[in-house]
Amino acid sequence: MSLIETDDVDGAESISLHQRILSDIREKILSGAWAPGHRIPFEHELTTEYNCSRMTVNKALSQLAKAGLIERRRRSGSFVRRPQSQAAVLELHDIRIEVEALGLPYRYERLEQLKRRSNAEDRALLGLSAAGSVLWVEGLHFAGERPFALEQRLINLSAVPEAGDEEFLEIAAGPWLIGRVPWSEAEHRIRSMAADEAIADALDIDPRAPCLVVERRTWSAERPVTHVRFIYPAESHTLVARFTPSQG
Amino acid sequence: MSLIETDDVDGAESISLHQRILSDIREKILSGAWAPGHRIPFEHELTTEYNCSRMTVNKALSQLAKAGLIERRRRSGSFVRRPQSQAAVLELHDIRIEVEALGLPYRYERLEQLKRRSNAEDRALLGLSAAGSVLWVEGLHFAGERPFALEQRLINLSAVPEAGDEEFLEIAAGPWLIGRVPWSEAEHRIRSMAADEAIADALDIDPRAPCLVVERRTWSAERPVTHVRFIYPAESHTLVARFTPSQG
DNA sequence: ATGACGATTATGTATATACATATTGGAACG
DNA sequence: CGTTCCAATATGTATATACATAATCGTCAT
Repeated sequence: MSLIETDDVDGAESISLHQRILSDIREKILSGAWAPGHRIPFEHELTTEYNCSRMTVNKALSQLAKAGLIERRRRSGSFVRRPQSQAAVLELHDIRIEVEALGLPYRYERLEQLKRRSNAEDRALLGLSAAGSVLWVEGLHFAGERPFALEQRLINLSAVPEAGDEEFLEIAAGPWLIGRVPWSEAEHRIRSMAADEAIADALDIDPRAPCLVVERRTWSAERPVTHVRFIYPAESHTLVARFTPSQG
Repeated sequence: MSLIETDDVDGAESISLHQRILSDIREKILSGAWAPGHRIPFEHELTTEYNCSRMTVNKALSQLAKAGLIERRRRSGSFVRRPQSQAAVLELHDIRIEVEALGLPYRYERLEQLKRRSNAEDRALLGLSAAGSVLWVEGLHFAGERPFALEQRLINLSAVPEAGDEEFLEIAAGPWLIGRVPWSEAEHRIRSMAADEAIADALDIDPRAPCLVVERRTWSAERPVTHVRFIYPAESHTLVARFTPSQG
């Protein structure tokens, strides 16, 4: 409300006008009232409809355009776009949080840790061009008494030398790295795999049982930081991704 | 540019000032120069640094805040946030596009189609409360001669009655639905599973071989539209998700 | 008919200004 | 010494205005 005349004295939640315009239009689009291709009112029309300045309307429309809901064309107006990219937001929680959300006690146990000069495979996984030291850590996440996930991690010690002095005995390297290294990019690969002998043994499942594998590579300012592979027994884990076209 | 004095006569790409401020600050954060917790300059300081009005600076900072890179506190200033939500953008392409990207000929073949009154399982999958007609379609996506994915789909005919008149013989229901129904929300579940007899037979793989299962539920304006399950043989498919903290 | 050109129009980006709001820090007071 | 309260301050949101830019439409001459 602030300094504009308060002639909209209705329900009057303290929502900014800008927010109201935004959600009004979004609602019209998502409900299908304004189908793809439909020309939405010109800025100056919305200006009179909402009794506000063009700047306010413009800000809302620009935001909708940036979110991909509408397309703006000079001299022609703004048009509803059809949702095209099948992109979903995938949340990859911290495993501890995930386990505790299930109401089970969480525990981490390190299996193996090794500092070594990077071999060709390490460099391929991390995306490194030159040789250098890496840290290899393998550990198990437990939910109660049952193994929940096996973690195999490679850390680029040229990027995070301090990690070389750590013993990841009871806390996983993930939480340690987050908060210490500002990461700028990550890539995930998700696939299905049959457990081999070693994995089946660690996770206490049958050999050849299906597993969900999530691999993540992380960069910080162009430099590879870590490559981690989480292996979940099929029964224990489902990834959930949700998507709403606009996240304004 | 425009009406401000053009004393920045350097390289002068036609990038708006607002964009420049935005990417400058983003760069400082992502490179680690400004670590999490760091207080970034006040708006009035940036105003003199970039020689522009507070509105311009404010717009850039608000955008960074909305993207989750910084946190703004009244009277205290703006601070670099530590990346916390492990959210990734997952692109789920159209299967045809995916196959053709591999350079293989794409083909779809319908296996089974059935119109029926929804049973309890159907309603659970679709998230329906009341009974009604549903359409069940099962089909196979081929890459060359090999089965690429098995599709099992349930369509809520109360939401999309026209689908009841379609025969999804050679085009999958997915592409047909998109463009016809404006969908407002979708949920994905990704998991690993061992193929049972029927699936192994359809996909021409060994029984008990691991598969990647992607399930998607779609809503249009609060109403469930469809539930689809894609089953990929483990070798044929990896989902890739990429994430950069800011998508300004 | 057709093509060039200028007027018109809608959006894009910036300005200066105004007032609201939340929070902090310190002064005044019990 | 602690508590209350006020002033200062940084951000939040809106205004009116100005000029730039791109695209379209109609006019006019060829």
